[in-house]
Amino acid sequence: MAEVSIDDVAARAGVHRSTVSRAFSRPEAVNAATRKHVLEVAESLGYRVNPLAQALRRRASKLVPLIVPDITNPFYGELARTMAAAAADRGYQLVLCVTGGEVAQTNAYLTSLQEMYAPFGIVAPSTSVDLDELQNVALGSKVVVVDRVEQAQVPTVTVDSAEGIALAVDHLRGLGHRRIAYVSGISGAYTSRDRLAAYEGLAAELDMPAMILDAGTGPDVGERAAERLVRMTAEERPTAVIAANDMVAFDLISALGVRGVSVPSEVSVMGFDGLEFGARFNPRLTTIRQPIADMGVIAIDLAEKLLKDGETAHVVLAPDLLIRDSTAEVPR
Amino acid sequence: MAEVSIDDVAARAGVHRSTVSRAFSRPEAVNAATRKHVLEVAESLGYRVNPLAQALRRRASKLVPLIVPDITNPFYGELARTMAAAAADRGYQLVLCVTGGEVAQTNAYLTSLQEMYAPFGIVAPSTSVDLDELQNVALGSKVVVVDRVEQAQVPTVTVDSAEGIALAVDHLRGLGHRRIAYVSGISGAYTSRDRLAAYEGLAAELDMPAMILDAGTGPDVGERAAERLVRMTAEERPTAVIAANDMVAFDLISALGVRGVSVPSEVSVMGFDGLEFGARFNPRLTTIRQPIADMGVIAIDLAEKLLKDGETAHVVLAPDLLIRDSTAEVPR
DNA sequence: CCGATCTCAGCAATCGATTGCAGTCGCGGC
DNA sequence: GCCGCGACTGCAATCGATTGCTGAGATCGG
Repeated sequence: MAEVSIDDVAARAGVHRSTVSRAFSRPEAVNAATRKHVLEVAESLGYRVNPLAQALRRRASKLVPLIVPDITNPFYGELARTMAAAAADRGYQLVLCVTGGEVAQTNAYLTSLQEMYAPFGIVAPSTSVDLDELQNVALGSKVVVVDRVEQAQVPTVTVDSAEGIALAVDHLRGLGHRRIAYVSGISGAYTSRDRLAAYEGLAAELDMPAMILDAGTGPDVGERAAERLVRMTAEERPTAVIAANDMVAFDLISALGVRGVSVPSEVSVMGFDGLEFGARFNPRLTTIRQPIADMGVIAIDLAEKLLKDGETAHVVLAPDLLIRDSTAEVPR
Repeated sequence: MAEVSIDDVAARAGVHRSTVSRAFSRPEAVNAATRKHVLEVAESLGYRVNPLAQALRRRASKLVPLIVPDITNPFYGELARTMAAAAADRGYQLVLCVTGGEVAQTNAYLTSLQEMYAPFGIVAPSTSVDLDELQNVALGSKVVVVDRVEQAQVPTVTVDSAEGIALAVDHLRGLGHRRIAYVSGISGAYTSRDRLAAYEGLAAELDMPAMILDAGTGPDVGERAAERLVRMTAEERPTAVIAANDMVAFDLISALGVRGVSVPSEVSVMGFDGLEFGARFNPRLTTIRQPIADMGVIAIDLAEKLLKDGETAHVVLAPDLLIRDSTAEVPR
């Protein structure tokens, strides 16, 4: 188990260590036969290049921070999983950074990882991350942002909110719903805002009343929205609710349950995210699915493109409709 | 933004770089006045020691792998969060490694991080991790295991299954339940097994029939258990079910819902884990809470103790009962 | 006043790689 | 036969720290 270094390989193969180095990192710069020999010797000794030494010299490591506000939220969990896989595919090692939504934490992580020569970072911003501020931070210019909507000087990958909301409204109207409310809130406030705008736009367009049950933030959006809903008279009460994201939908359904309102028989509820967990909720959640897996690999791609060409692209993905059991025909 | 190195500080402070180094890492070895001066200069230049260079020289970095089978599962999410915080407190940086339950992945991550001179690792084993095999892997001896029950040559931190199950059964019996079934399964198979044993033991002791609805693994335990339950006659059907963990409970409740069985009015269901998400489920889940936050800091403590004294402790924590809405008095 | 002891800071080797520069060797052209 | 050129490879500096060893002063006792 003694660690074998490049010099060991060099000695054993009868070449200089620079040749060993080149055999690994610049194959074309070394004679094919020599290279083969070196590689064999390395293999037989169980040599592997030391990532720290390499990073120190090259001033570029393989560590990539993924910055999320809350890993407990399955949305970020799924994001982390696909991201980790995509990163590993390209030889990177994901470093998880949980900020708890604090921008100071985000900055701290970013600088800390820059000190480890991280080539770039991925950030899934919480409410308060100010992108402009991001620019001033170490590594700030080499960052790709996921699930954030505003155009910025950094690459982004998001899902088309308008399309998603349209899908949701279509689905509900197809079931006969005409009074369709909306609940905003919690994580991903920027996305929430964007989705809210889409909802309002669509409502106007379809000449449908826009009912915002709650647009606050914090952990009890569901509670407040449910409370508000049960207080309404039968005529004004919506027959369906679209939640800004799946977590809010879960929250809402739970809070409605506490108040004796059952979903979907009395109210239909839709989410937005397409979390796998939705299939295990009670009732199984109808939702707009974001292609989270794609977001992972695309984010890494964007980052590499940014490094190579300095190109700052904004990718917008299309969501799709996932019909499960939390929506039903309008009761009458 | 030019990176400032130890030599810059040395030059500016008029001392040798070794003095600067000592000012940071061995305060007692340098004159107080000199040290103060050096630190001030360092501060004014914005100097921070380069973690890579330090790790390379010391052969010990601050990177700590946390190995989990599935970060999508909120249990591991919560674990990761507390672990990240505990690690950060002590100057470590958590590296998230998601294995998908494959032992080869676990080993790959462990060796990969050992190459980065990780001082130790934390593993939350999935079903198939074989601890003995762990021993043969790089870093294998410097690992602490979380949420795993068997005694081993590595430190562990777990929760007392027997006590948890006893709490659950007590609670249910207090509500009048006499036919209390159990569903095993999914993640943390070792824990599941342990909890199952506790259930069986307690059933025997209380002279209560032991009904195992399902003891399989895989993603559809809930489905199978629900199916089995609805097929039972009214006399044999349990009035309450204890699930091996919260995720199974969610799954089960959802599957029961699909089959028209409502919780808790027809059957009470309890979980085991105490996930925060349980408070947002429908109905809000009654469960046995594990002190996950404690597990995080204890795991890090154990790891440090292992490094210093070679001491291999096994910590067993006490769970507690968290009553919410998924359990009710036995219907009659 | 001298030597022993102690404290502190400098020197230089080292961790494990990368890379610009220079040198070697074979070969073809004139 | 000499020179230039191309293809390799070796040399040594470098990335940014740590640390054993050495030596310079200061302190102290006799």
